[in-house]
Amino acid sequence: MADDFFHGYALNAVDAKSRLSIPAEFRDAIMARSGTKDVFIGPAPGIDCLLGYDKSHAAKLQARLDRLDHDEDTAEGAFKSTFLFGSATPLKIDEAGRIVLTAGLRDLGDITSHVWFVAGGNWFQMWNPYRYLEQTGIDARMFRILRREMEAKGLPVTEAAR
Amino acid sequence: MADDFFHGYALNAVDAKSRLSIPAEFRDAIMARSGTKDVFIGPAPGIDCLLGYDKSHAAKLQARLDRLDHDEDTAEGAFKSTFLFGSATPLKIDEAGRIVLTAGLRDLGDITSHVWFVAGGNWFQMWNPYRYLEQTGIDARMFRILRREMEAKGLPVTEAAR
DNA sequence: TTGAGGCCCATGATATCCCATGGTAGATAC
DNA sequence: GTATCTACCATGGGATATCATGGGCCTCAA
Repeated sequence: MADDFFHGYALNAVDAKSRLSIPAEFRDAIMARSGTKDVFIGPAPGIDCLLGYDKSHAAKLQARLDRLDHDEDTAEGAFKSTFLFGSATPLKIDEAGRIVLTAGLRDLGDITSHVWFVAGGNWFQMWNPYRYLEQTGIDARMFRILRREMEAKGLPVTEAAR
Repeated sequence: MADDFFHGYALNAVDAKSRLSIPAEFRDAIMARSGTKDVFIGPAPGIDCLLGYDKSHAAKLQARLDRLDHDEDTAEGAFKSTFLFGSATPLKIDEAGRIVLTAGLRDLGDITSHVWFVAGGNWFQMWNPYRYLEQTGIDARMFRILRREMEAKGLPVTEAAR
């Protein structure tokens, strides 16, 4: 902890109001990295999950878009912008450490009752745990860890990938 | 929130008096970016929707047009300028967070009963939702989000692009 | 007088805030 | 080493504020 990177994992529940606890370690990292309690959640290009990051990483994405700004009056450039800004959402972490997922984010990430958080250094992924178990190319140890977490929370593990 | 960009999306209704709520998050962004409650709405060059922006972005458009000034004595350049500025309209957001669309803007954007707002960072688009569904070059995930919004508001979705 | 636009208020739905609770891990004492 | 304490964390529920939207009235112009 306290080294300004996202580390670790967690399996947290989404309640009836779409509220979701951000893992405490991730919250600490967000504060340390950005000085804010804001978290950005958006699509993960080419991967079937959501991507979470703090303001400092968002600024990098935005800078990349500003370089495309001269294209903004082409339809293609505009749609790129609307996808990034339209589907990514800045959310504020409340006093209890939770965010409220929008319906659009739940749809984007195929989020149902639980979210599987996996750290990636400068960002973290948010998965529907069952989608994660369907992925190939993931270290078998991560599968075992997730399956243990799922069992601990009473989530049926439908005998997925070994 | 609170990062001075337009983020997210919304599907809002136009009432019998042509009144339209600007999404609360967009209003906040307009205030944060420009310090005013004015919103500029005009044509989106090359795209079949309206473009909304605040005063600070209007200044950028003006500067970009100034750079094209040497074209002003060609018919093409002059028409482009008059189109961009002649048909763009500054509107004031009222206490309830609404604007009143002019007949010209409704015509320009083919706006009927609902407006689909999509953020693009420094600006946002305003679509007739059915026109949006007809566009190509939009990420399929945005289609899904809009279609869910339309269903939630009881708008018939005429089995458009998957 | 009639119609359009501006202003104010009403309302239902939704999101936001605040406090409560049980569980867990780490610390402390024995 | 084991039992107890304590602090924090994830989660739930109820109260409250905000939002999108509809409707009425007043004014001004034709």
